Amino acid sequence: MPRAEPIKGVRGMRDLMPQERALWRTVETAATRVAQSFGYQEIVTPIVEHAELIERVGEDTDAVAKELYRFEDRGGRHLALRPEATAGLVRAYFEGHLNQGPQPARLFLIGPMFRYNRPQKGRYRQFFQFDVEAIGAESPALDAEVIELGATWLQELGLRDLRLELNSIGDEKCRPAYLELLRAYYRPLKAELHGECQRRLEKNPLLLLDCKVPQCQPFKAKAPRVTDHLCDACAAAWDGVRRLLDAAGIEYNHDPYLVRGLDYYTRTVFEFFPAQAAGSQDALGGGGRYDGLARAEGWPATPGVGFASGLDRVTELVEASGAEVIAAPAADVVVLADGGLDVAAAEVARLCRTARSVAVDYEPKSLRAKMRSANKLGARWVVLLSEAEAERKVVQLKDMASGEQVEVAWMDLPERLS
RNA sequence: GUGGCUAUAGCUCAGCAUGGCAGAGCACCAGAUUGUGGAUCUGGCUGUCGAGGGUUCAAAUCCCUCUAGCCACCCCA
Repeated sequence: MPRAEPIKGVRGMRDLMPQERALWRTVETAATRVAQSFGYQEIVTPIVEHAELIERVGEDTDAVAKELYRFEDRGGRHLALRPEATAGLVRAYFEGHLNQGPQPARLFLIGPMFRYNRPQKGRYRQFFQFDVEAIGAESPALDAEVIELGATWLQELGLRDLRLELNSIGDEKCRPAYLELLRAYYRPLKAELHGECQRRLEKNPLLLLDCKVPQCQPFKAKAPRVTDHLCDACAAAWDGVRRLLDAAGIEYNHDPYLVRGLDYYTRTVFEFFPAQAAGSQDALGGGGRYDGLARAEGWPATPGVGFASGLDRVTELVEASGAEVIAAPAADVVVLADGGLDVAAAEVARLCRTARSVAVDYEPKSLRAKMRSANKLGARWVVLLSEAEAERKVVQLKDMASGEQVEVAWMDLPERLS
């Protein structure tokens, strides 16, 4: 019978191995600490949502059409693996009655998201996001707050050379008129735009500003800017956000070409980049205001603003920045017993465990080999146990750094190790 | 979704052009060291050469298909 192929991991999905987790943990704990310091509370929402929640929200964008993990469950429900956190968070905000508590609800979430992309560097089909949302209030101070929160987190991770790009895309009052201006500007140029942009012109002209194809670039400079055509409320919010960022000492560039392709996004849009990165590919995180999202989901109109960041890229950058993350050894103490002493070894380990992390080497190998693995594990102490010693309820306790070895009674181990 | 490159021992890779015994380093195991780690030395184990098909007396090597990985494009709600 032919040997079966080993079953490999699923394409685009990766394991975060123990040695990587040390780095990830520092990134995640910093996220948690910073979010909590801004008064945000952790929330966990399901990885699976109704496909409709995502689809209605991302209506006929390429992204949803091609990159959503959709499936049917055994009950015939059309479900999807969440591709981002906000839609589910807004849903939870209503279903969990946070809309009846103090506003805004300040929430954060760290967890896996799924997009059916072709995998490549820094892009996985399962990836992780840190997501922060302030739902239920429209003060521009909250826009500045989530920006400051994100910036604080990235800086705490040692990513100091950041560039913050900022823009406003208006709202349902002022944007329609602006889009008409934009169409009017671009219509005579239609033939010179690349194919995708020709289609965008009538359907979603805002995306013309975001196009990176060389042939479309020359026309951007003279295109009308949305920030010159904001209604009074949006203009006031735009001023407010910038005033607050100035006061917080957060530098930003006004990027008039930073836009979003979905209607429910309103006003503030922002993205963080590493300072040296020229491309728009390497955003470390971004976000903005989505006052139309709750409505799109079928809930009462409710404002919200958020920040999201891909941890896969952030950890990569933190690592590249040379930050020393020292992985703790798997165990401080390793118990090495002669063959047949498993029960005694387990009991000794139990005693040591009250003071230190302990692993037992049960392998039927030579003592020399066990010493070597204890050394590789980075153990600080080794506890040696022979049959004669087990009968006397003592062990040899060896300090791996100094090489010193002393006989210790079992009962004294916790004290000796603490 | 499109294109380029790649796949050989547990890991990193050589071998492929021009078909002819399956290799190296690391890791692992053992010994030098009569139960005691790190350094050194000696020895040993490890293979469906990604999968399937084709050409050939003969395929890791040439051809086709598939799968997976990397890189770029695209996308990033």
